Amino acid sequence: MDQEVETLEAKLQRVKEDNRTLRVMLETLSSKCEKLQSHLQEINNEEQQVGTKSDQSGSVLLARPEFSMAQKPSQIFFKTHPKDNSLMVKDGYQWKKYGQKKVTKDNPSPRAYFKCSLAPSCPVKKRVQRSIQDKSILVATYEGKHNHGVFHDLLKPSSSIPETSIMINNLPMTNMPNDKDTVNIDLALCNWDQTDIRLCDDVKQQNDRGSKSKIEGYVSPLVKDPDFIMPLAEAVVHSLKSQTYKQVGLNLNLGLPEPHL
DNA sequence: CGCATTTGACCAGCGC
DNA sequence: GCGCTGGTCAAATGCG
Repeated sequence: MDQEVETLEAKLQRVKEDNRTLRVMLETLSSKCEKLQSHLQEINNEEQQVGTKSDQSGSVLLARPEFSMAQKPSQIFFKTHPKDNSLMVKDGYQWKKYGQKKVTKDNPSPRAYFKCSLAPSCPVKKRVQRSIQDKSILVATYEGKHNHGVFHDLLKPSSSIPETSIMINNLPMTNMPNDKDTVNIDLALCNWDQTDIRLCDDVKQQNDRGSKSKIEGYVSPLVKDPDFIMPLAEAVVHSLKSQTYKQVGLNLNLGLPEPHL
């Protein structure tokens, strides 16, 4: 009996240590975000200086296109089970399917069309199609911005393992990492708006070309947006906590203090 | 019976 | 003008 208590106490101690580690990681994440932000600011300043010089030299300046976050459709990649042939992705919102194309010009896989049905007036639409390179990857293209919140009751996953996982990485589709290398974040924990996630193909393409300015256009508003950063941090913490607690054979119902964000 | 999904038809935009 | 393609509509169908 005493031995069991000691074991449990030892486990509890480890959980507490893990909790502290997570807080440190969160602080590090926050710090890195700030550094990234300041770095982007420096790049921005440099570009502005270059632009000023060009103006002074009298050459014609082509206006750098602004990235309209509200207008540009965003793409999100969902990794699904290879045997799962459905085009449904659980992204936290409720969608009504209103159409499907069997094939499209650039992709032989069927494309499904969805409207957000959480709110009747919500203008958001999404298209879902399988990736050409990897059939287990669903590419969801979102258009518009939700004019309502997300209903968390609808977000509760039926199991502890999410059926679909967002790919938080910027690797080319031909070089997808193994599952163990992929950060799988349960979107149900994230309250962010899908249109705030800009992991588009063109971002990757621009990244390949080494274009800082394009990436900056996407990243800068994100790191300034607490609505993106905070839920992301929450989701990361929850994901890490889940893994940690599984390791020690405890679940999240121990009443341990949540990391203060 | 009500709701969601499927699927063929229809329409608009675009290039030739 | 014609054909192709992407997007949407709406009737039919399936399911709980």
